[in-house]
Parts: sequence; structure tokens; C-alpha cells
Amino acid sequence: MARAPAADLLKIDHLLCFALYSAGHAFTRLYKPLLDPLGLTYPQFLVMIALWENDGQTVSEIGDKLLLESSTLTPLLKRLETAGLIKRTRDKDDERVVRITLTRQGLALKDKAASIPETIGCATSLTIGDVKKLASEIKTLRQKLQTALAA
Amino acid sequence: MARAPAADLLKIDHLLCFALYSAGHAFTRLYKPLLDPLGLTYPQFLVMIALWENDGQTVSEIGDKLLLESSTLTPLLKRLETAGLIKRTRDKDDERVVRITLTRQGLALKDKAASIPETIGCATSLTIGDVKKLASEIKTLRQKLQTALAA
DNA sequence: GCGATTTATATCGCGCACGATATAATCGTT
DNA sequence: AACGATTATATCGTGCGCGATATAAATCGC
Repeated sequence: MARAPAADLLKIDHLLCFALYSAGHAFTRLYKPLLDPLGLTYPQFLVMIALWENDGQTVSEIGDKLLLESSTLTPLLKRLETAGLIKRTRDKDDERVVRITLTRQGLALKDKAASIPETIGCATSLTIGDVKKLASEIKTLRQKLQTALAA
Repeated sequence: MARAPAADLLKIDHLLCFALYSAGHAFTRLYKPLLDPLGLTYPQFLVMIALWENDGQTVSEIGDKLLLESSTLTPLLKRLETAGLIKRTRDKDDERVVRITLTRQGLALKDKAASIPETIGCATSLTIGDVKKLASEIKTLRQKLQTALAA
């Protein structure tokens, strides 16, 4: 149970951050053929999920949920608007705020997307329990990283 | 123990892919202040680690290790060359191949980087054992995703 | 009620990340 | 030897993702 020497920590295969980095990309690649027919990229898909969950959110609220900056979201949301999936409207009470609402098409897309998580789930060949456990562990890790960053 | 209804699978907080996506970004943000003094971005750092582990690799070998395409690596490697950390030389025996070797500066940077994983490790407030276990689970997941993609 | 500060979104520049394609070198078959 | 197929890297266009900055609206202090 000796401590690993510092040198060993600088190996790609030992780095937790690289495991996350590469698994994240692998997920994106796996989603692509499923999202292409919907005309969505993977980050756009995440934004749509956030809106299907709760329509009419502001840009910041979406950013808080997905941990993205306005510099990322504003162009992405404009592309979704151009695609006819959402509408961007300035809040009447506070003109600084932009509220994002689903169009009929945007809402309808939810049905087509409904089967995607299950398809992906099968590809992982993990049980629902395993997926939940792993997701929760990674979420906890992310929260710790966020806390560390804020400190 | 009933199966979760399909609707629940389309919630951001339940998605394993989003956990990975956001934790990956959180890691990158945490690394940034540590890598800035070295003049490296996070993906560049990964490439340097791969080279410190094994100098003189070809572009494809690095791509295989990090799961990146030449369209990503070529510009990145050119930036590392401009920064004076690596040298790109065509292989004498096979002129198609570009071999990447560390310069003296590139090699020297390893010492400055040596303490980074430990600093990050502290930020996660996980034991070495937990980190290893989680990294290995995520790596297994990534392998399953890759397998699914190839199929 | 007016200037200073804060807040919400937008813009810009840079660096990934990838698919599609291009180019050039090597290999295999004949 | 020649030619078609394969391989390694490079190039291009699109879309993130972020830090720094800009802009405009709301709020605070007085």
C-alpha cells in the first residue's frame, strides 16, 4: 500500500481527468449518429433536454444548469432559433433577460429523442443500477471540483 | 425497483453522459490556473504527458493514445513546436510519418508539471484508492462506448 | 431623481474537436 | 515496372467553450 511515486501520477492511463475527457468524447461520438437525424449537436441536445424539462428558462438559468457561459450559449441558442426549435424573447419586466421558449417543433422533437437514452444505455452494457451509481459518483466529483475552483 | 419511465431518462441530472461532460469541463477549468504558468492548454498538457512517457512517437501513435484525430493534433502540435517544446520531423524510412520529439525545453517542463496531479488530487478530496477505482470504472465505460461505436 | 455599481446578455479572439477531403508516400498485384 | 489501393498527415469548414470585454438595463446610495 505504498504511495505511488510522483512520476507515476504523470501517466495518461492513471489520470482521472483523462478518463473523463476521453469518455466524454466517446459519448459525443456515440450520440452523433442518433442526433444527426434530429439536426442537433450534442451540446444543443443538452440544451433541448433542459428546456423540455422546464420551458421558458433564461439564458443564465440554462447556463447554471449546464455549467456553460453566455459566450457559449448565445451563439448556440441563435442556431437553435434559426433551426426553428426555440424562440428568444426579451423579458418584459427586465429587458436584460432573454427568455428561451420551445416552438411547437422544438417541443415535438422530444418524442423523437425519447428513445435515445435507452439506445445509448444499451451500448454501455451496464445495468441501470451501475449507471446511476457511476453517474452519482461523477456528479459528486464534479461538485468537489467546482468547490475547489471557487476556493 | 420498477424501471424508470422513459421520460425520466431525459432529465439532465440523470444522464451519465452529462455527468462526464460537465465533470470533464470542471477538470479543465481547475487545471487552467496550474497550466497557464507552463504556457500549456489542457489538451496540450495531455500531449506532453504522452511524450514524457514515450518520446519520439508518431502523430498517429499520439492520436491512438489520446483518441484524437490528425485534424486536431496537427495544429496543436504546430503550436507546441512554435512554443519550442517539441520538434516535428519526417521519418527517414517512411516520409509519410511525422515523428514528434521533445526539445530540451519540452523535457525540462516535466519537472514543473510533476506537482500538478497531486495538487489536483488534493482538490478532489478523494483518497488515492477512490481515484483509482473511479478512473478504472470510467475507463471501462469508455472502452464499452468505443466498442459500441465500432459495431 | 441621479450618478455609480451591479447584472444579463452579447461580441470577439483563440484553441480545440471532428468529418470530409486533399496530398503525397508506400505497398500489393500483376 | 506500373498502377490501383492503402496509409499518414494536412487542410478546411463548422460548432463548441471560455476569458476578456462591451453594451444596455436595472438597482443602489445618497
